[in-house]
Amino acid sequence: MPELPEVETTLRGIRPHLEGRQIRELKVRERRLRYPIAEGTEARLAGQRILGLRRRGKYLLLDLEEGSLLLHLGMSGSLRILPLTTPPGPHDHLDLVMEDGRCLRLRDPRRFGLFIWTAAPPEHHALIRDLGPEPLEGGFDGAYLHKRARNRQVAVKAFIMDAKVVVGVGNIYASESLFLAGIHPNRPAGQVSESQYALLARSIRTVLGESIAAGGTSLRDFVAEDGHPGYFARQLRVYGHEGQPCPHCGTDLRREKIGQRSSFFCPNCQV
DNA sequence: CCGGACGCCTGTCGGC
DNA sequence: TGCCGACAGGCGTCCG
Repeated sequence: MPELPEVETTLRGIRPHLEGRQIRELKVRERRLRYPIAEGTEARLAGQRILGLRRRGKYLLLDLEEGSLLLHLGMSGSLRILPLTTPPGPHDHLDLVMEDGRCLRLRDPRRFGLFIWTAAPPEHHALIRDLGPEPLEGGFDGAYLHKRARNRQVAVKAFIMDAKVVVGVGNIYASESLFLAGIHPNRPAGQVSESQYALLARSIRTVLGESIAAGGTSLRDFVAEDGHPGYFARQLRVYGHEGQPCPHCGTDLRREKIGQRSSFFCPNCQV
């Protein structure tokens, strides 16, 4: 489900309810996420204050007085702020209960998400350590992408979805940004010019920024912290639009599998 | 190192 | 109506 804009939307929604506040307890109903929630996590969290919340790629990082929490929403996860009295529904796997009686509730039907407490700074964690640059911050531009793509044969779409190259670009926004940049998703990454990568880097920032402004994309599961959906789905230019006319030239949009993932593009505009 | 395939899960949808 | 396969927003791991 969530790519960078959905995680950013979630972060902005939950932050005011959690930052600076004290955790009363962690209630786990289902430990079996992508990695099982470690025994003893409850004891680690009880009574701790949440000092700050951050996003790194598609990960949410909660800095505590001792250690940090590392959360990922996988394909189908969402986080909501609810009164503890709200009965949990199916797949509501855990509640982080705050002193004010409200809780951060994780719902994740497919259980590809994760919830890990780590003693060390989270950027030292193996899942975070090797991540590439943030696309909305400095250090991400055409020169960087061009350099990383040298001698790479992999399709440019798979290349920009590689979190070691750049974080946060998932299957929706990869198709969308390649369309904006006029680059065919199947082009070998090493055969894209630096000026085209400059355009692609700009397109990635444009698309992610637009989606954050719309509160993310809700195709099925995604809801923000208060339960409302994101509205970027109606602004998608190609994703899910197989057989519909290209917004630029009118040619029928195509869908093709690239690296086992559906990819949407205009066979006329994208070369 | 690189590229590609697979598996982890549940839910939904379309075709027959 | 029921069944079955395909597919879904991610990503770590394994194999050649």
